[in-house]
Amino acid sequence: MIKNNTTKPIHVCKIGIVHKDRVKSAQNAIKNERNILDASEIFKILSDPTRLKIVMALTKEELCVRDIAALLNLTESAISHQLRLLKNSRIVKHRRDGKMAYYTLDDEHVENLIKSALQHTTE
Amino acid sequence: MIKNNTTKPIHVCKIGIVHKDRVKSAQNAIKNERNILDASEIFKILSDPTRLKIVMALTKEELCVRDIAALLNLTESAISHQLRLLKNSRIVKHRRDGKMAYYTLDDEHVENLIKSALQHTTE
DNA sequence: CGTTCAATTAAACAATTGCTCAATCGTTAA
DNA sequence: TTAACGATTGAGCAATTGTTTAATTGAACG
Repeated sequence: MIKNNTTKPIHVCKIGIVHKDRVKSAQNAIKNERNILDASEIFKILSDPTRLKIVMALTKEELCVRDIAALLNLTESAISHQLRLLKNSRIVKHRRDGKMAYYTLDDEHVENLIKSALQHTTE
Repeated sequence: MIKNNTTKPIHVCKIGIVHKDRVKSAQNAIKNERNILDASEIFKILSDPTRLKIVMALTKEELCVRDIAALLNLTESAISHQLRLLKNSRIVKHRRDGKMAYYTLDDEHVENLIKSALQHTTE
């Protein structure tokens, strides 16, 4: 079999496309590489349970590093490292007051994103 | 300063909670450990660009392993590995037809999840 | 049967990740 | 100034991840 524009399998070469038209159509869905990389970056940030807990906690309260450390039973250092990542992704922002740093959410979309994910798990 | 139920800082011990009431309130947001772990698992699956592209491609077309490999310019083996993870997470399902395996989405929620993420990136 | 082809799997590897420990920074109070 | 404290940073590490290569499975067909 050679040359084909339908959904029937074609076999062009040793390692090639089987369904040419389908692949062409699918390419449209992934043509914007930049957006895909950005989206996967957000997913990666929320994929760590510690970070996800931090974000969920901050949906309820403004907290300092020590509070979060106590809440999650981790060292301040560990929390600080994660907060930096969250800050770099603009998911979290902070405010200084004397010696303390108070963290809050910086992105209202994230809450919806988490809600959507929870919906998937409890279907 | 000792003992306090307001939002004023308290300092109980060397490594302890600063804002007792806030932490207590935040605990409510993360009390369901199981759900959080499940949600982070979904995020992790979608956090890899290759997997995310596979999912997005499958929102448009039913594809075989070879098609996806050609689409993403990766080996069939690499794709097969990722498809297994996606299958384990019930994001993707497959149908056998002769020698070929055709993959489609198994979860309608995932599309919304991705849309939400893209929304964050393009704000 | 034996061959071919699509898909899967196993082993191995470099690269990345999340944490701990120790050192340091910046601010407050003595 | 000095000391104390909350927060941040860097180095190092065990564990995990995504890919490749090679071997294997399973179905179709001469």
